[in-house]
Amino acid sequence: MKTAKLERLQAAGWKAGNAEDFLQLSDEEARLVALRLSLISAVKKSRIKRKLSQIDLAQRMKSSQSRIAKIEAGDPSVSLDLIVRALIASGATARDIQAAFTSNENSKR
Amino acid sequence: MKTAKLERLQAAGWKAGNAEDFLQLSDEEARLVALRLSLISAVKKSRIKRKLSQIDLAQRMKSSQSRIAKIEAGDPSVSLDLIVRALIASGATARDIQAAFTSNENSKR
DNA sequence: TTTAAATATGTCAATACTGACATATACTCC
DNA sequence: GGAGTATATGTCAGTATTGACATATTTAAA
Repeated sequence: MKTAKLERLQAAGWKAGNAEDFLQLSDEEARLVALRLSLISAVKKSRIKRKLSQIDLAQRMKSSQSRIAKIEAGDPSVSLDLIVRALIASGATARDIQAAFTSNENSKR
Repeated sequence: MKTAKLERLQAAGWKAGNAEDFLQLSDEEARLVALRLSLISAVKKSRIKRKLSQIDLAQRMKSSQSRIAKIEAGDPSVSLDLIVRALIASGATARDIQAAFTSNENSKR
């Protein structure tokens, strides 16, 4: 996938703006990446807020601790599906999810 | 959730079986399915609004007409990632995406 | 009805994602 | 320091999702 490269760069500390310019991401790609970042952030926030360990969350959604770590690290091997499932399983409310979908850079335009 | 919606889901192969099976979905699963439905509906709405054929949209996102048809039919082989990419590629604004959430049963809770 | 465009359905080889596991590193406490 | 707990990283075989293709069905306009 094309966003894989960007996500690796971001994991290495790149900021979205820099990477976007450098890789000349299309607006669509940039929006998708921004959305992913927003959801990832929401997952971690929701998990911590409910005092769940990564193991706790993994058990809730029948995944594994390492997967949860990869979700939160923005690992490119993680799908949007898994991120959203984690968000739901973490106890995030519909309002939380909606906020994650609509906040941040993704809401430009 | 309404019966018509259930039937559409079943027709699309979501759960081999009857409505009871579907209704036994965990709350998390149900929320994920509801979210998918909202986004799918938004994709079609956005595509039509912008007068794009499925082929047009497919070309925009470098997918295929059959994939777009499967997205809009709620085919279980379609990932959330692809749905969201279609939504973005169709020209949906962040406001449109938000609308997909604010309306619909998904926003309960 | 006939024709053409749009949409739907089925299949499949290639690729992407998965949980599980091992293991490493980080963070609290004492 | 050490012991215990949480998080991070790497790997991989099994499974899910992909675009492409063929083809069927629906829709719309003459």
